[in-house]
Amino acid sequence: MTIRDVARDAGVSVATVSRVLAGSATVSAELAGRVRESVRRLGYAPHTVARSLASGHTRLVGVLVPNLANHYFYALIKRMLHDAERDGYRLIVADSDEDLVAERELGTNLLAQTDGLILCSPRVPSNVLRLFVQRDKPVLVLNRAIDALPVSQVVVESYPAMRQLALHVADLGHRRVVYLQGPLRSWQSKERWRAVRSVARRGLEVTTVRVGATMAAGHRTVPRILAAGATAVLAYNDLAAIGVLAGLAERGVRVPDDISVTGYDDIPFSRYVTPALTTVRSPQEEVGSVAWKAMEGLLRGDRPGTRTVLAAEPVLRGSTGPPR
Amino acid sequence: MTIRDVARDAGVSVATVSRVLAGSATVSAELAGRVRESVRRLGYAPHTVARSLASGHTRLVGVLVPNLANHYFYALIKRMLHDAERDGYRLIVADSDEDLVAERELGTNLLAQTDGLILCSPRVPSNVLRLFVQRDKPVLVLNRAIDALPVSQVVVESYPAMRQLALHVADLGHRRVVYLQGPLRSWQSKERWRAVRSVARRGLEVTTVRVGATMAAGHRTVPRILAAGATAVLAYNDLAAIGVLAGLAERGVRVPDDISVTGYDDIPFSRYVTPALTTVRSPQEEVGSVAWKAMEGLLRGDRPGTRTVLAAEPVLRGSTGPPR
DNA sequence: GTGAAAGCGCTAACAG
DNA sequence: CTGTTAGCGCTTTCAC
Repeated sequence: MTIRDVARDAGVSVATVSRVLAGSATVSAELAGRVRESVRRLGYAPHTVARSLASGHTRLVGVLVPNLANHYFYALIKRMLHDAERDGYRLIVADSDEDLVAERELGTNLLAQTDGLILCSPRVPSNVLRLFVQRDKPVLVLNRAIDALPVSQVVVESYPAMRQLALHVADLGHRRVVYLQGPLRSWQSKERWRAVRSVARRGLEVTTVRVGATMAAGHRTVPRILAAGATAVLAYNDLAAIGVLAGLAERGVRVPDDISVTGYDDIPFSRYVTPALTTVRSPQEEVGSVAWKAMEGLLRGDRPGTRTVLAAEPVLRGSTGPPR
Repeated sequence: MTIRDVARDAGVSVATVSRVLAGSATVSAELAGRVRESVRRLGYAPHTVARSLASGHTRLVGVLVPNLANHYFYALIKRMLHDAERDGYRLIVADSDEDLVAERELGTNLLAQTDGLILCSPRVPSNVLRLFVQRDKPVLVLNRAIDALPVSQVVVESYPAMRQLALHVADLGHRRVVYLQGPLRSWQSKERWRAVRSVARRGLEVTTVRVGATMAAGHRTVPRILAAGATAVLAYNDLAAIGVLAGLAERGVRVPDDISVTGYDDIPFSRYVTPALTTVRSPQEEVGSVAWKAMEGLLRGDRPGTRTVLAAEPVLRGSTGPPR
């Protein structure tokens, strides 16, 4: 069942069928009707691959995330998936597992078989990003600010919100705090650390502990937090913070009475842990929707290089309070 | 940059280049070497779409999930993504949002543009599944047992584990319990309910409350749980159970002292909530790996219709205890 | 073992 | 407005 069968059935040429299917206005109402009728009756569906080869585009967009185990990306992906679907695009998701080599390979391959690429919090150096951009297909970078390259970006500004959060903790009266620092290669992670440092200069005594992006990693830091004699823990993300919460509860340390805990991201779980987690709400859905809109624009020929900045804001819940 | 450029550069025909790239043994070592050298020097990469059109397969497999917001699917997707990647396949993930019409449409479209389709816990009636199967491409169904169709399946047997869990609660001494029942269309959900019912006949007085697959939905059921005067709540999944845990904590109801709570799935959060959730460990990673293996077999021509059954098992943690 | 050539199913000039 | 036709880049017979 090809376009020729439809053409024969409707008594027109394949070009006409193609035009009707493409919604071209340059077809008489009568022929268009006949074609549509044949399409319906024969149950014809265009062959995506053939269409792609002839037209030069796949209506496929790649999405590369550094780690699919992180819940943060699901809200993002879910939103982009639906918006893309609405515009007739399909997404191919790949996960680099925080591996720079994999990120580079996957990005290259993905770009080769799609019309565009959305890089979520890419970790690769900017010269690798340049490689992607040079392929002359739409590339969109999420949550990383890049000045050296004319690549479109959607970023959530985490510095102000993280700073506010740290100031809030300082205002509550905390002096000795532990900061659980995330991946060094992540721009977001650097920004959050920069914000905490800026407050450290204003009277907060900060001990830094490196932590991975998992609850287990957060959980493992608890002994060090306790050893540091801190009255508050600021985690660079919610996952780590929730791990800490669990570890503290197991040891009978009360939150926030004995120690305050904060996270970052406001993943859905954060409001359902006990006590509910004070964190920063990062507008994941909005990032997803803005990101797809930007990608869709690029696909239609918009000039690349724009940067959209979204704001995050602290969400104060039960896991923070004044020190004893 | 096409295969012709490589052919010209290496001084061979395009057919030879194609053969070398396909790893065909019927090429002399010398020509093969020259071709590989040219490929390397020119930085040639085959055009995926053209290859697909000529060969008739895309090396793309569709994955349809009922709801990407449900954490249950994360580990599953991540695992399938990596295993598929290793075998040179790419996955196109789509989310039907629990909508039967969308599920049908997405399944049809996905199947049209891929080599095969993996349906995760499909909700559509089996006559729709038959439609998919009739397309004569590999179809794999996860977590739903279908007897009427020769379609390959990978299912986790939830009845025995859920029954054990319910018996455990009964053995602890609970008599009045609330069961939070999930989507009626989900086979897994039906199996779990069947298991609880089977124990109800043995002295458990069960009140059923319908609940959605979210923490918020679980949270909302708390007043009804309290009103029912139950000493234990069995939720059909962890998300709902965690919502309940949060709701109980807010009201100062102690778990498990005042009321016991159980979930199902053992999503990563379950061991990090306080108290840690008693649940059933469903081997999501294993499902993912077995599922991809099955799909890969089907793609290579294995006969469809096999059913792989995996076992789940109760995980007893802090959220259950004897009634007061 | 190697090459020539015929498609795969569709789009998009181009001509009428 | 409609039809003819030449590709899109690759795979795969089919001869040699």
